[in-house]
Amino acid sequence: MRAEVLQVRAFSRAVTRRFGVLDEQYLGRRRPLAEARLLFEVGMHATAVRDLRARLGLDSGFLSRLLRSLERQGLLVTESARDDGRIRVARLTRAGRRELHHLNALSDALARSVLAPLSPEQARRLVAAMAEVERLLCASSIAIAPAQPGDQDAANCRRQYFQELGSRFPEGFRPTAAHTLTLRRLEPRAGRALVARLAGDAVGFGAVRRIAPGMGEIKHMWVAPRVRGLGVGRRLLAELERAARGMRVRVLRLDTHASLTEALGLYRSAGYRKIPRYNDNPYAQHWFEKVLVASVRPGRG
Amino acid sequence: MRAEVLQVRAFSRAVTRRFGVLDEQYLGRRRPLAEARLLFEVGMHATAVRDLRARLGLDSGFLSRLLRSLERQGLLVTESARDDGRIRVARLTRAGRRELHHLNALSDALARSVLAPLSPEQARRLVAAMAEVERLLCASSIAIAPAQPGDQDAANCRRQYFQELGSRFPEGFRPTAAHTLTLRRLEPRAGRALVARLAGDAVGFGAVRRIAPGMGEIKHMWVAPRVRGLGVGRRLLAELERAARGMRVRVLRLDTHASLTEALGLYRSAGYRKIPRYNDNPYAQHWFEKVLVASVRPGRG
DNA sequence: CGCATTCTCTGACTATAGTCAGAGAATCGT
DNA sequence: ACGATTCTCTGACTATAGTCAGAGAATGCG
Repeated sequence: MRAEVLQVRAFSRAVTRRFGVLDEQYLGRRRPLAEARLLFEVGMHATAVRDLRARLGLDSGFLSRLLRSLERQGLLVTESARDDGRIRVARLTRAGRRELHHLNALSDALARSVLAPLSPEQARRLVAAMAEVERLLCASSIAIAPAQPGDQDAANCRRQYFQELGSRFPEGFRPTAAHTLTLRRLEPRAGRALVARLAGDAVGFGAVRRIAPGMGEIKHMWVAPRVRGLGVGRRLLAELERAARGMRVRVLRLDTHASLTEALGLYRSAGYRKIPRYNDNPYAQHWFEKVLVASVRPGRG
Repeated sequence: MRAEVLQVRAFSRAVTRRFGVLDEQYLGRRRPLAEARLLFEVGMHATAVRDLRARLGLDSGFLSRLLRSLERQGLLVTESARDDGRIRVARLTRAGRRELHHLNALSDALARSVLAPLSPEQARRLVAAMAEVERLLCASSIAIAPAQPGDQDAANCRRQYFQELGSRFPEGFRPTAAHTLTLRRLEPRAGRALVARLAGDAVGFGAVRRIAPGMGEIKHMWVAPRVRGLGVGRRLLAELERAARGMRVRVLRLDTHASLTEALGLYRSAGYRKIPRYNDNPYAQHWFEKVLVASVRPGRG
């Protein structure tokens, strides 16, 4: 563990030094770095100011000033959104798009300057290692937390989940009230809903509810396609089990459709055993159960 | 190439975001980041202010102010160097060392927070990929440039080279004037000396000199132990060949000792062929030659 | 309708990270 | 010995990156 921690630190130092310095040299030469980043973030299509604020994590006053500055330079314009007059939308002008292209070219040059001194074989290996680091840092940035009641993102995850069921079940899918959980129905002590977030975006969802004394049920496990294969499902499931234990649940059940092969694999490898049908869900072909035991390993996230 | 460049850019964005934000959250909470970095850089033993300036790349006025600030906080003291009264040396006080330990602990926590959400297998792979990226970024940061006449670092490289020969040759080594190049002897048009630098430190050296019309000789190729295996020797050699071509040299020769196995391997794989003894160097057992042809690939360094 | 909330903006302020010119002390080179 | 150079420091200045409070317009909700 110690050696791993030291490697992470050495990596962080090496990379932020190299790229931080280059960023300033390449991108920040002509204008403040914050303005350059904002140009990147607005990008080619109109973007709401509130989204910019969320994505860049900036103070609203500061962002507003940056927008005014770019506006004065003729690089972008802002206008009110059609459907909501409070929201302002920023859009690059022709000159702004040209400037963005220029920044992109600089950014490419920066990347090339990193690859250039290397042999083709070294460059290939560097790129592969970078992809791996990026993928795993993404996995590590995903935080799992309880869904707040009335959480729009959580509701949105459920919607995407249902849509996906509809497209994957050969027979189609139409959610029935009986098998659909609302967050409200879980409150206050009937269950728990968790949301996985990546940089503010909800990228995973899962819920557990009590269905009998000492017995719980996992519902609506879903992971956004773009973060599949990063272990988010496994982490969500582990956290739901932790929550279930906290609710004095000893046995967890769940049902699933035969076409959801990744889910079937996850449940099996997480220790769930097939049991006979225990409910009347018309879309389920498999039913699982796991007896929870006191966990040795503490929760991780 | 395009895909590789995009991967490098995506990586840079992901990593600087993740670690930049964390750095500020963890290390910069109690004091300006520049001060924290300075504490790290001074470290456990006394360090000359000029070295701090070089390593951190700071303006002398700014650094001086940072030092005064840390001095006021009782974290370090500065005093004049014994052998040179102009040079000031900074050293952490007891309180400064405590603070450094604290910063180290925070830095460790930061690293752990990256690893914590991952499965053991994912963590293992992340650390391995980080090590690879760090290694190759280090390789890519090494710049090869002509040695300025009177360059202390270049002279120092030659000294280390001789020391290493002394420790590796079974018969020992004592440089003879006849086979030792000084930079001055290469000036102005008799040859060229190149230095490889990593963040200001000289980590490699090599020279080429004209020994007959159309004929050159590679001398004093040396790569610092800490950057071996990164392809620096190969790059140095390629650049020396480029320089030789620029000097209208068509045939390059070199001699080497039987115990320098890496060098022998490098010369062979770079297209050098064994030839009979062409000089009276008492320490040489192998002589090589390469006929230079117009290079298809442009220089890369 | 009217009150609470959301969203953006402005003004006033602060902290951080420098840059630049020049002074003063020490040392180097000849 | 002495002029050039090196090294550090101070004072004065600027740019960047914010923070915070509050105003004003638009919308949501009962």
